[in-house]
Amino acid sequence: MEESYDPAAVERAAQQYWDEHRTFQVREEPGREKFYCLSMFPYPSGRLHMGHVRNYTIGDVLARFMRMQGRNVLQPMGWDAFGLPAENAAMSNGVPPARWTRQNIEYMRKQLKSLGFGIDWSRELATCDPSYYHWNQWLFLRMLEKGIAYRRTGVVNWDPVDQTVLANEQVIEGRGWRTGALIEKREIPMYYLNITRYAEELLGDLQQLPGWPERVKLMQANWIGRSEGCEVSFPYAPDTRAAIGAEGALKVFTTRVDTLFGVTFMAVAAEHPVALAAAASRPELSAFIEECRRGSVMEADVATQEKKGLPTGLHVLHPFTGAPIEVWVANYVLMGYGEGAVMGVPAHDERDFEFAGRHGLPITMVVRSPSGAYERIEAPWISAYGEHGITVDSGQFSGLDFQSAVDAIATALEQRGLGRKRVQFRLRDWGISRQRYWGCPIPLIHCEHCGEVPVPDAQLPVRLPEDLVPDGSGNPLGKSAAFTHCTCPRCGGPARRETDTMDTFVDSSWYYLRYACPDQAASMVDARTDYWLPVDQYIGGIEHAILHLLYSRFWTKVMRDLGLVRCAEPFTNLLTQGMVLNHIYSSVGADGRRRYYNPADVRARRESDGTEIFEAPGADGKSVRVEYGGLGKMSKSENNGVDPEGLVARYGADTARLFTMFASPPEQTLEWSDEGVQGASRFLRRLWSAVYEHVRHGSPPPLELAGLSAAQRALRRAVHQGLAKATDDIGRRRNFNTAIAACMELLNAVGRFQEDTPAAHAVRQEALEIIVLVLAPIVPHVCHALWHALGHEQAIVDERWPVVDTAALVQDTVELVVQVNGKLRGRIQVAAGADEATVREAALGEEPVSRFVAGKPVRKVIVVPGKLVNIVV
RNA sequence: GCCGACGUGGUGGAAUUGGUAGACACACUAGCUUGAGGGGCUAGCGCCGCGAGGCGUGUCGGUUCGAAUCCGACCGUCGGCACCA
Repeated sequence: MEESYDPAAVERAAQQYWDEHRTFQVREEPGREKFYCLSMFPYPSGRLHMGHVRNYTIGDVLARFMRMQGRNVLQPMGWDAFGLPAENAAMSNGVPPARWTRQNIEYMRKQLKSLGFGIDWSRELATCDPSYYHWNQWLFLRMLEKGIAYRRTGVVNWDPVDQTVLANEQVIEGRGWRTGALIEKREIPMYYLNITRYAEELLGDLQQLPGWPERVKLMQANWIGRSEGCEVSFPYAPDTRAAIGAEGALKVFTTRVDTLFGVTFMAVAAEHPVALAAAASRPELSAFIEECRRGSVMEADVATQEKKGLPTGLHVLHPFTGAPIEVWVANYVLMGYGEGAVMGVPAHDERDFEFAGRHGLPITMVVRSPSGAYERIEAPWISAYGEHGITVDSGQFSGLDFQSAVDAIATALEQRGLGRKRVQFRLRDWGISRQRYWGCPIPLIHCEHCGEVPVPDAQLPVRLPEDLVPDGSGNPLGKSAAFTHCTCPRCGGPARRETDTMDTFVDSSWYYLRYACPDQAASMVDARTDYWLPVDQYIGGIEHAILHLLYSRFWTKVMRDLGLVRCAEPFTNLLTQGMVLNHIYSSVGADGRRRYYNPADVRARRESDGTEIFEAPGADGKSVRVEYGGLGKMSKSENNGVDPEGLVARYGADTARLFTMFASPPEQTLEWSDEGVQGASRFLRRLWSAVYEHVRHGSPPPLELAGLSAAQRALRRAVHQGLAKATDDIGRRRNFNTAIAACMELLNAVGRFQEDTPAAHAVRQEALEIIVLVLAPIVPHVCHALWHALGHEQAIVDERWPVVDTAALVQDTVELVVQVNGKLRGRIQVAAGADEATVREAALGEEPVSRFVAGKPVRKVIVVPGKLVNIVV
């Protein structure tokens, strides 16, 4: 064994061993319990970032831990390889997205390997490979057959200069990011997946996921947004019938049909047919609709924008009183939600209240507060106005509580054919069409005679040409005759291929299934998924808590219904790791633009008056005063990233892994700290020299438990207590930081243990072995070396997790804390099994305690066995 | 705006079921090591107080013998909001 720790040499040797022995290649072993450990696959952006390191280290620790528990562990890796960044890179440097992506994959795979993750690389896949996206297309066609996939129009951001569709992130303050042009909403035909058909099941099955964080399940439940309410039709008044040119009714959905008699106006979305009909004769309305059309499609913008509206001059009739109600166009009503129209009840809905106040609309109170919180409705709004109560001034429905009113009104509406009870979901169908090049082609052909024709299975996959370079002006696929020109599979005539590609969420909705059988050329998945699925542990960022996870759950259920997989839920346990943060430093240059400085380049200095200032080398090499902007997610835009590669080069992979696991528990944010990294490195060096010092004295005799000294017994107790804690921390709690802290305490205890007899040597050997075994999943390379140094032939990766010796935990006496009136006043030592009377007497006799109790009657004594005594006086 | 989380020393964090607040580390201070480079070791380290002791987990209130933990209100920070992945 070398005297000093050389991470580079140690890591090279360990990685070489795992490679040569194909340590992490696994196959199905029907008799053996499996553990499928999956981390969210990365987008191949070019280089690994610390978020990846954190994510994959968590996965690797669990995978290696479960392997030591004897499980058949699958830990695969792949690439979420389609997406917008490849197109952006192509636009700025002219390299085709395919080449850029594949180069990035090569580089990042090397980086992943350098970190020593125990991955079965024989299963690697990339979603841009035709052998993968073939099955996106195949399943899309099955969905089309079952009516799960369908076509309708959808709203997109349209850049009129580039003649192209933009992603939300490409729209900055209403303008295109490249052109600066005002973005319009435009309706275009798109393909949708009918996820709402599964809404009830997606919601209900959340209860079958005890291994998911509550907050994620809650977010999903809110996203699905099941609400029970009532559909109500307001028949068109004659003016509306005339404007539209037909009979009909304005349909709304409401959860508060008990307030139906408080309706004083109706509000419809700008795109609603009634709005469009009214606009024909009203220029100011048509201008307003145009303004709404230019507005953002994002919910956050819609919810925060000023609530504006304009009357249409048209009316609908109240379903019971027949009174005319004016229809308004409002920018807070969205065509995509519900019916694109709402009934306005300003007395009992805050948003309607605000709208009515602004436009001078009447407010009619129709619910009385059961607690008497209000007598009439007046500004400002108080939340009691929106609470359930007893109906008033509601004709035959007056005097009813909420539920009775809803039931009675719904029944009456149904009798008149003007409404019914209905469940409404907030969840909308999943639009998967993207007007982009670097994605999976949608396998359809448009024929003048036959219309929309699916590509026959035998012609799949529809291959994406890989030599195109997007220039920002629309989808290059549309300009590629070689791609678009085809023959109609039905009539054989000339036809045009669909140029839209699929949302990349499609790619990531089933990759975890394909890992079970990546070499299967004849089908999407095969029986091997029955062995490996569901994923036992899924690990990824909290930012995917809703969309990716919901889409994957949906996709799995569709595949189950098609008989392709057996499981209904793909991920049994979910761990959502927090973001990696670092400090942000910036300065505003002479040109008025803000520049960001990497924290590694910033130096802190104290002015003579004690204020702290920060400086960094500027572009010209001269020192620039920079301001501190707090902590933020590591990002390119704020230049506060830490490059994992440099970290590994400087300290080794084990230090990088140890720091990311030690700095905070996995679900919380992780704050970067160079000093913390050095601390991690120092600990590994101390561990190394502790083992070095120990083995220098030769191999110890076998451990004899009889006749150990008190200090030896104390060390063994500490070791087995620490082992029990670390096992629970990793295996159940998934708190790696406290497991590492336990190991640090043990190493400190070993350092304090000074005995030098053969028996002491044996006890120390046991202690060091347990520390090394416990740390092996976290810092596998150094433990690989230390395990051999401790005299073992077998590689530590193939060892079993150590077992707690419960006999070592037994104590003769225990320390109890003594409180007087809940305040800590002393400590006592009592025999482990002492009865309450003994404990009580010992507590009252203890010096500082007796002083606080003296002269006062003892009212109560609470004894918590093994913990504390509280004397109440 | 809506939904979700978080808030504890100078710093990251620990306290797992309501029972010793601050484990473990970082930083800092002092000392040792004649190995002064990002080396090693020892000790100290919540705040106030000479001390006895008092105070202390974002703020205010409540429940309890006992609250960082439970309840209510408020303040602040962060994440998601459907075409970033």
